[in-house]
Amino acid sequence: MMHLDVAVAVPIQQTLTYSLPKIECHIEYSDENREKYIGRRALVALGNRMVTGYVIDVFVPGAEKPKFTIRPIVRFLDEYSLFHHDFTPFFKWVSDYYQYPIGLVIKAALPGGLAPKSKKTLQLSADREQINSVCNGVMPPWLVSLCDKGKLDLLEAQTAFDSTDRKLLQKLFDNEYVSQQLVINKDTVKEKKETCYKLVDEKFPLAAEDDNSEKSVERYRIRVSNYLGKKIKLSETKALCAIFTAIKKGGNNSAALKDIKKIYAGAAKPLEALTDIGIFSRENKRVYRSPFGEQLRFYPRPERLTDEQKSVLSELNPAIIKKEFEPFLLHGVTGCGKTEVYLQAAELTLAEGRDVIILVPEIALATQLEAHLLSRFKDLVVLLHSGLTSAEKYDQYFLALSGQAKIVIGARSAIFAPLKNPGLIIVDEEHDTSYKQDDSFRYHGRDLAVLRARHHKCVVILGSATPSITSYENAKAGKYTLITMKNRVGSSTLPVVRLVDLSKKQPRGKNRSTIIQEQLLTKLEKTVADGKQAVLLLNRRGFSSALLCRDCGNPVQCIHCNVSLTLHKSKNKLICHYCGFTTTAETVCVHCRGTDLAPAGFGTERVEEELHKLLPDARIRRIDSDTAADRKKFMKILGEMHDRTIDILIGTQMIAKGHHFPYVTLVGVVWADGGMSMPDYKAAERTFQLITQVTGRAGRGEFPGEVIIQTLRPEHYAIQHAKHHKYIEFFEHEMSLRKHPAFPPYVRLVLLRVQGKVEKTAQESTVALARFCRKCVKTHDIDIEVLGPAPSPLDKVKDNYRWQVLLKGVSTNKLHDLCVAVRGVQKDLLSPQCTLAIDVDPENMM
DNA sequence: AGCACGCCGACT
DNA sequence: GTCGGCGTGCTC
Repeated sequence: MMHLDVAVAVPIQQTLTYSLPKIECHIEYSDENREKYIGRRALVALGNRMVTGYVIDVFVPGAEKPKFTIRPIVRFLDEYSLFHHDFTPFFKWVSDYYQYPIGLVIKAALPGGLAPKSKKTLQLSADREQINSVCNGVMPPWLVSLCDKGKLDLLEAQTAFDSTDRKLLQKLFDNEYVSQQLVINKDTVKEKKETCYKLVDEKFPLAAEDDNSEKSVERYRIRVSNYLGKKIKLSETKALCAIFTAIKKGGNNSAALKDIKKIYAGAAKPLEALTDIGIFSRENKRVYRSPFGEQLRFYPRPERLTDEQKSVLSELNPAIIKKEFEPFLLHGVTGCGKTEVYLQAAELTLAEGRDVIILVPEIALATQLEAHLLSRFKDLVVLLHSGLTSAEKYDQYFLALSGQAKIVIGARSAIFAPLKNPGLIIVDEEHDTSYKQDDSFRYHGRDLAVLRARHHKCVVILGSATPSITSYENAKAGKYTLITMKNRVGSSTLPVVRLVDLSKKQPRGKNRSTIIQEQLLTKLEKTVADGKQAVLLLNRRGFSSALLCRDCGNPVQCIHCNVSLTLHKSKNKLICHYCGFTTTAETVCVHCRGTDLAPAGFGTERVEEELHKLLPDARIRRIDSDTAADRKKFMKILGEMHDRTIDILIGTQMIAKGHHFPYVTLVGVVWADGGMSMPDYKAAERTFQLITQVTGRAGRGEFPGEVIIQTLRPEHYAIQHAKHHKYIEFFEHEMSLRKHPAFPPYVRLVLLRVQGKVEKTAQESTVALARFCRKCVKTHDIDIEVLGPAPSPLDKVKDNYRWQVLLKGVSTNKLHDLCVAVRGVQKDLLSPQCTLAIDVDPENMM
């Protein structure tokens, strides 16, 4: 007898117990069986529907009778585990820490499209006449659709039902004209198989090398005919030539029919005939769809390492060999050659028989790190990130699961990569905010990397030129081993940084632009004239950040969110950057019906337009999440940048991350303090990081770089320290500010956010929530500070009113316990129309 | 989440 | 009275 502990893919906290399906119920418990079953997906009954569950434990039921009837699993959805059995403690910990249902944690960890569930469907079993007799000839739209297609998704139809619809459906049920069924949808991704032919007759004469002339083919035909003792057809000869060409190209003594057909389209039939007489064997081979479409650049192994790289590796290598948990913080200036350190550490890890996970920020994936890894490790590398199709993700996941791949590089979610035995986890640009997922399952990829490293007893390297304040503090406190790299590789030095004070009016007449000050403009002109390249950063997309009514002064707002709409001039649209709401730019003020609307503030699109006017001959391109949504386009622009067919690249922060353009000598920051007005304790940290990162893009080749930073607050410590490349000074200053009022790393934060369609209930629920938290803290004398209730800085998004309570505490455990308590009474505190999101270690407080 | 159960108002 | 509105609570 065996019972299974199943985490179902629905938002419930507990795991549920199921028994084996009837056909397998005789299977007895053994440790081997336990490991075999853990990690498999199962279709399970839940109430009166079916959902996907994940087996996370297997046990022999105790003598005590359970309080509920245990139902059997409907069926297993896989023959093998989708994650290793010793991975479950990790999932449990993550679920508990982030207060997120374990079934949904596992669902998020697996590639998408693998969580089928039942759907209620209506099935037609009568003809039109019978239906008409019931509804008296008047068919509502859903019934028309049901009659046309024979079946209908009930849940979809029901949303538009009124009482007459319900009565009609009941009547149809009663007459047995329509029946209800549970239909289980299938996985949306499947293994891809390809027909391949393999040469089995080893003595078979091979086709002539690279000679497809008629004469040669005819000679070969005679050779084969002699060998077989019978005359073969011309088509067979051609097919043979094609398959040998294909085999030569692909290697491995076999070739895919698809590839053979590319050479000779009529190959299928003759190959069948040749297979029948035993020359070839046919197999249905699994193929892995590859996301490495574009040919990436090849990076050869450098001939020698710098002294700094050598000394860093001499610290890392013993740790990798020791196979113990050891976290490192690698603080290295931009361009210091971290990549080579990563590669050689990975190499050693592989040599030690262990696997490697490398996390990179979401948008920086198209960088050289990917190309470097492929150059060095070829098909041992798989890629996992959101830009892949679901089929590609699925195949990459299975390459890692099967052990064929040893290195996974990917964004945040790659921390769940199913590698059996990681010996090294690298988090590149560890400070990057994209490591924190900002909706539903709010986990931090970097934090999980450290946790997973502990789980596998392995080395974790957090690398950055601008470590997060928290990580640096951890290093200082001795939790991480700090490694510093101070010098750039080769002759390049850190660029000179100049500040331009935007608050000072430039001399009149001389000024050609309000956005690009004269100093920056002349430098741009010179850079382009010299045949070098420039990068311009502005962390705001669109044309203007708002459209103001000249009559009443009000901005045009999103109808779903309490934010100004951004003008996108190229599309002639006003777009909400929070919900995507789009409307035409030819609109009127909702307050006074005024039509005189003026753009205020500026974004990358406006900079682009202005530059086109100022430098009409320069080749200017813009890159931001509008243009980079398409990965191909993004890659194309990066390629053009490398080929130097672009003079000036304008972009949001995504251009600041990880790219290496040797001909970029000028970097301009259009408005450096733009992010600092936000009510967010991390605003200064982000500004410092952004400026430092973008500064690092300049002068990476043999030419010295220069940076111009336009700012309204040139004296601000974040900008001053970034200007002088002083990380440690910035760190000290920032730490002193975070002490009072306390912010991380002095305390940990948990943000409780209540959302609801009705403003009043959202507010009242939050008030009740805060009251409960205060009461808890007081009666149990817990050292937690409760801030709020307060409306969120963005108090309305997607028609949801948002209120929040912020918890501050030194002890993770106590914060966690309070969260558990909150969740326990959530139903009593919140109005049912409101939802509560618990954000542990929030990165974004908006 | 999604579904059933159960308790109150406005209709035959 | 009852039909159907939605609040409440459970799912092995």
